[in-house]
Amino acid sequence: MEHMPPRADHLTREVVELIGEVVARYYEEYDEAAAKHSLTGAQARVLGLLSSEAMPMRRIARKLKCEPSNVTGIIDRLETRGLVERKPDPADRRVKLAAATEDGRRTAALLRDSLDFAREPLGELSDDERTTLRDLLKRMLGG
Amino acid sequence: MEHMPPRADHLTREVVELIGEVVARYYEEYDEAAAKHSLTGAQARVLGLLSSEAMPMRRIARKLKCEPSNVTGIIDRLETRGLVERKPDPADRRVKLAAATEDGRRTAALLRDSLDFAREPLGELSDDERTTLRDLLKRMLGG
DNA sequence: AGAAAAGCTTCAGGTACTGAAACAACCATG
DNA sequence: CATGGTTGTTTCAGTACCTGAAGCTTTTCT
Repeated sequence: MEHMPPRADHLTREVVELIGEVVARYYEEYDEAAAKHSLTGAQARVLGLLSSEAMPMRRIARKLKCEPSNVTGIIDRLETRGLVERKPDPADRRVKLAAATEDGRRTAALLRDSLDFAREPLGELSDDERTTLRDLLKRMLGG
Repeated sequence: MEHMPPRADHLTREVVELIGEVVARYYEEYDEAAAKHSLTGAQARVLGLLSSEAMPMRRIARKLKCEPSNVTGIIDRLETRGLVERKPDPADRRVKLAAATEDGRRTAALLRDSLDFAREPLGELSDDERTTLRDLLKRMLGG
C-alpha cells in the first residue's frame, strides 16, 4: 500500500547510504587517531584549529557551533595538558586568545599525519577519478 | 626543508577537506532532525536500528561500537519516553530484546523523512552524476 | 555437578554539551 | 563623561554519553 510518493528514488537512497558509511568511517578513524595521542575528538578538533593560528574563545565556539561555555572546558583540559595556553589579547582586554604551545603544535602535526594515513582509501582512485569526485562533492555542497 | 615525502598531493587534500565538510554537514543535519523529535543523536541512531527489527542489547552495542553498559542508559531513556520496550528473549533468558513500540516506529519514520529532506543537496546532481558519485564512493570504501 | 562464559545492569569517574547568571571591559548616546 | 547596553569569558547546575570494573543471572562446556 504505497500511500505517498516515494521520498527519494533508489539511486539517491543508495548514495545517501554510502555517504552515511563514509561519515561513520571518517568519525571512527578520527577518534581513533585522536585516541592515539590521548585526545578526545573534540579536543583534537580544537587543537587542529589552533595549530595554525591563535584565536579568541568566541571564534572557536562559532567554528564548533557550540556554546562558548563549552569551549571553556575543552580549553581547560587542553591547557592542563600543556598543549594550549591562554593569552591576553592586547587589543581587547575582555578577550582571551587560545594558542597552541610548541608541544601542542607538535601533537597537532602528528595527528594530521595519522589522519592522512587513515584517509588513504582515496588511494584507490586515480587522479582523474579524484578530480571527478572533488567536483561532484563541490557541487553537492552547493558551491 | 622537506624532510619527508609529502603525505598527500594537493588534489587529495582538497578531496579530504570536502569530505570533512560533507561529514560536518551530515552530522549537523542529523542532530537537527533528531532534535525536532526531542531525541539526541545517539537515541535517534538506536531508534532507527530498532525500527526495522528488535534486537538484543549486545547487538546494539556492537553496531554502535560501544560498551554494552552504555546501551543500557540509552535504552533506559528511550523506554522512559515510551519509544522502546524491553522484552524477554524466549530462547535465552539472559537476553533482553529492545523493540520499538508503535510510537517508536512512528517517530522513526518521521525522522527518516526529515533526513531524506535534509539530504536533498543531492538534488543538485543529475542521474548520471549520482551514478558516478555512487561508484566512486563504493570504490573508495573498498567494495 | 561445577566451572567458565555470555548478557545485562549498576556504579564510579570522565568528557561534552546547554542555558542561566555573574563579571569585566568595551562601546554608544545623550 | 556618565550611564547603560553589548560583548567575551567564566561558573554553575543539569543532562547525556561513554568507559571499565564489579556483580547477578542464565547458559554452555566438560
